[in-house]
Amino acid sequence: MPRYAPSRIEPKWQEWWEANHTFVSPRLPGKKKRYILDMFPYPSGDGLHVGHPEGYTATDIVSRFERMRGTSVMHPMGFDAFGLPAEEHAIRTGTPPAESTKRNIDTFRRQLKMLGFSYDWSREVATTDPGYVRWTQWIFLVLFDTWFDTTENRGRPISELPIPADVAAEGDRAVARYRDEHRLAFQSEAPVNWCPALGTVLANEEVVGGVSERGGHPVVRMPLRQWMLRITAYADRLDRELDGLAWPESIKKLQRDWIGRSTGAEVDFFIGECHGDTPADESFAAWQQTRKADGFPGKPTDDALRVYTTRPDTLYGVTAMVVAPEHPAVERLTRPEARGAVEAYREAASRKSDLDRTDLAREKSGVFTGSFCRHPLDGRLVPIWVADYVLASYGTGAIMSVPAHDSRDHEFAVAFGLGIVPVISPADGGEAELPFTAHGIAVNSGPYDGLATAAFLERVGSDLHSAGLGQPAVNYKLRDWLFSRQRFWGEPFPILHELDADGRETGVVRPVPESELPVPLPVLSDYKPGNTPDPPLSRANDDWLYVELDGVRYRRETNTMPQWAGSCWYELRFLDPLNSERFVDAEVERAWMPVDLYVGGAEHAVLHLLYARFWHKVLHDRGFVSWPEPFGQLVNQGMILGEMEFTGYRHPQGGWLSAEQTRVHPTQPGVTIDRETGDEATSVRIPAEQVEKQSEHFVLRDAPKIRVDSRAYKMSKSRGNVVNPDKIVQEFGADSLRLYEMFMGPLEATKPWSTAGVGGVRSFLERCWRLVVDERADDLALSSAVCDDPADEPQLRELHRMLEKVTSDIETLSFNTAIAKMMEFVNFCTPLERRPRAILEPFVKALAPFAPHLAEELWQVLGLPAPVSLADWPAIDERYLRDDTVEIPVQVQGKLRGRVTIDADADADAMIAAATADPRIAELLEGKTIVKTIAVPGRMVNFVVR
RNA sequence: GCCGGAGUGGCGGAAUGGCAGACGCGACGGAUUCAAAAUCCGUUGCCCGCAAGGGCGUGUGGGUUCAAGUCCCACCUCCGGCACCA
Repeated sequence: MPRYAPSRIEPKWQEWWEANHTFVSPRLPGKKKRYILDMFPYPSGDGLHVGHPEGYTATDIVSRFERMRGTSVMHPMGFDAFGLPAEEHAIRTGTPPAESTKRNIDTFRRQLKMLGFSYDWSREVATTDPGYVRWTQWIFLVLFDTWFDTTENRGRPISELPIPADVAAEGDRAVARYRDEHRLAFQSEAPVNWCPALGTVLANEEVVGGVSERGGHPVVRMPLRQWMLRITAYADRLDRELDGLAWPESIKKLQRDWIGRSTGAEVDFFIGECHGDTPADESFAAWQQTRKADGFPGKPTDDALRVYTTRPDTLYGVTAMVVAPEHPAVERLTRPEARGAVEAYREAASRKSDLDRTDLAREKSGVFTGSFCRHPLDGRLVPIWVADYVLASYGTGAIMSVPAHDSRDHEFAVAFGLGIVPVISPADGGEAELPFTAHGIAVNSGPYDGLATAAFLERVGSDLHSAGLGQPAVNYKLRDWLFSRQRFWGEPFPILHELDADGRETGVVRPVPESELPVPLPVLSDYKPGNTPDPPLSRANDDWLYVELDGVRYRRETNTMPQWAGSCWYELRFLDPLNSERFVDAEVERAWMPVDLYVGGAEHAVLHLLYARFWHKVLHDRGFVSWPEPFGQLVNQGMILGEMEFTGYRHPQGGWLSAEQTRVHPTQPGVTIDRETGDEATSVRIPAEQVEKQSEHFVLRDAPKIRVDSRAYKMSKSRGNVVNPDKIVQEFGADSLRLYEMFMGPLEATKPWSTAGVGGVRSFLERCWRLVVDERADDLALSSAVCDDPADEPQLRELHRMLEKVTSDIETLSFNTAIAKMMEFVNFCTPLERRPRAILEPFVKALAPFAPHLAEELWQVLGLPAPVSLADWPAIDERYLRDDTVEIPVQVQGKLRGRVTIDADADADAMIAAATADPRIAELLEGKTIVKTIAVPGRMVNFVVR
């Protein structure tokens, strides 16, 4: 009984493809190439999730389709294998991370192969492979060897960095220090996000609302020597060069917002000698003279407080200056009588974690320094305050406070009783409610009164510039990338710290020679991070830790790189994974890059995708890659939620609580309470057959007054709604899983899982099977209905319409409608008692990218030579796409009143004639005046009557 | 609070401004069967009607148009992201 048996067919063809190297890509592409890439997974211990195959199936369909069209396809897969879970597992169990990682990769590889993806497995890489780490470290050294030339707006070799004469005069050490300060990879002592629970420092991107993104542990700020990558140098290009990319606009916007480019002006406020004194009139006048003569200095001078503002048109509304607690001028600006309060405030601010700063942010805090500065335009005295709502790390670390036109400044002014002076009135002449942050017309602004905001900005910009008081400035929210981690399971930095005779670091660093890469991870007995930010690698034995080179002793860098490092360039390594001379061969890189289609989750919108673009641009500037951007087209697949659930609520005193009488607990998100009493309700999952829909809501069948919630939830272990792909493959087969995931809805949409739906596509595949195979025969045999008759006209029409739809839908990634069209085709063929090969064979080809195992098997049963996976994509004959006659709707007053059949190419007059000839329409038009007739050829007729 | 995205049958979803609900799930009916499973065929937005037919329908309220799920304005709900960046 040869029923459709995926468990027999699928392994058979997977082995065949592997044995015949069906999907191996050539070193160089032919005439047309497509590089189709999935975001490679982190191989977690849980194995593949049903979310993974969604994007992977989409790219697999496109890859298989393109191969059948004769395109050279690059479609690799690998593993982003460094990461915290493996290390945490190691800490708990003592298993070296390398071992558990290998095991997890083996599981992932088995699961991916089980789904029949057409990856070129000979190109597999894991970011943890020594052969891969070597080049990650090498690229780090490229960053270390690069400085950013702001005039040319590109990275250049450090050897080309111009050395100022005064630095050169100080000698080699000074020159080395100067270079170190300008490298794209540099060390910094800035405060960092230290997470005691994870025992590591985190990047800004990994801290969400003051707690770690992973695990939600508290994060505190402390100063530490860290490696930083100067991504800010590329902020402008990372922003601008998004323009040419075929990415979703929403992702581009997320990146733009993250980069946060803003334009405005830097303005200097005179503080004089300022040891807390008020600058005198005559010294202010002298300062103004000097500035007018010498212009605006590039670096702020000690006699001025420099602010950054996007609204220099509100300059006359300034009522205070506010500087960040960490601002270097605070010391000088604080008058003796305020010193105690200011010191205390700064001390408190330095100990506040980000969590405290954001949580307490609702209430503005700050202290007055006791000193004043001079307003650059009208010379008025302006008090200087310290407040932590001003960030030291943005702009100049100081702002001019304009309470009337900035909501934060407004809150601050209200809290401390500072003046509020409106200088912009609404353009419509109405009364402004303060703070009024929109554009408008200037008032109380001296010579600028009456100017519209845009004109004001232009005028005041040039006035400030010619007076030497200000200059246009651009700022970015983006911060430099904190690139070191105090963890074990990451790439070691290929950096050596020079030691003096006493074994102390001299501050001089040198790269590990290229010939000695990769720097391997040391063998440790214990992976636990310490209580201090001292990295685990510092506990390595001396053989690893200390190195002698050219007669000098060095200690290795003991920080490791973050998980993002490996994924910053893997798209390049796939092209040439075994190259031991270069990270990727130049010819190969030029031929295959950029990635033509990149599919993955939207959660990587600002992290991975920004970092990878940054590395790519550096490699491009240094001449190692030929394109400035790695990923041409990007598509985000949507999330797959668990099955739909109905949830009812039980009252603590017993009985049901209707859903609209509940709400979520204000502080505990998982808890539902009685809206009135606040009592905690118990959530109960209700089987679908016990509910019914009543107008807008679902209610209990037995108690229709009680509403229940209906929705699908994110899959999670705790909710117990995780679907395991292994089980689905076992029960339905890989082709069914692939097809179902594509049939659920649009690729980009979030959609709920339904196991019943998998059964639906499975029965479609069974219908495909019976179209070709004789299920009643004892052995695998062709159905007797399959014949060599020529296909008739209706059959060819059905076939070519299906082919046309499937082809265009794959091109637009609309797989759900492509599958629906194939289902229609099979429904058309099933009743045929004689089924011509002429329509079956092209159908099997069209099915092949979607359900490749079944297609191969059917191809073989049809007696055709394997593999159908590389057969020519069927040609579409336009002749069969057009109808001779069409049925069109006839409307009267825009309402459908009948249908008539007309020639497909009938003109408007012929259509109207046919429509009026229809007895029903004629009846409706009887006695009415036709005011207007609309006839759209081939589409419809509409009569407007009176 | 700000920025995105989405609201269409019992469910997932389809629809270049031109026949709303393709396709699938579920449900119902029929054929086949001793019976069941499987399979095949059919019906299935809601309301009125024996029927022919009619009315109402794409979150809500307005608008543009001969014609709106689709375009415009206002609002509601849900999902996702950001959150003192001057």
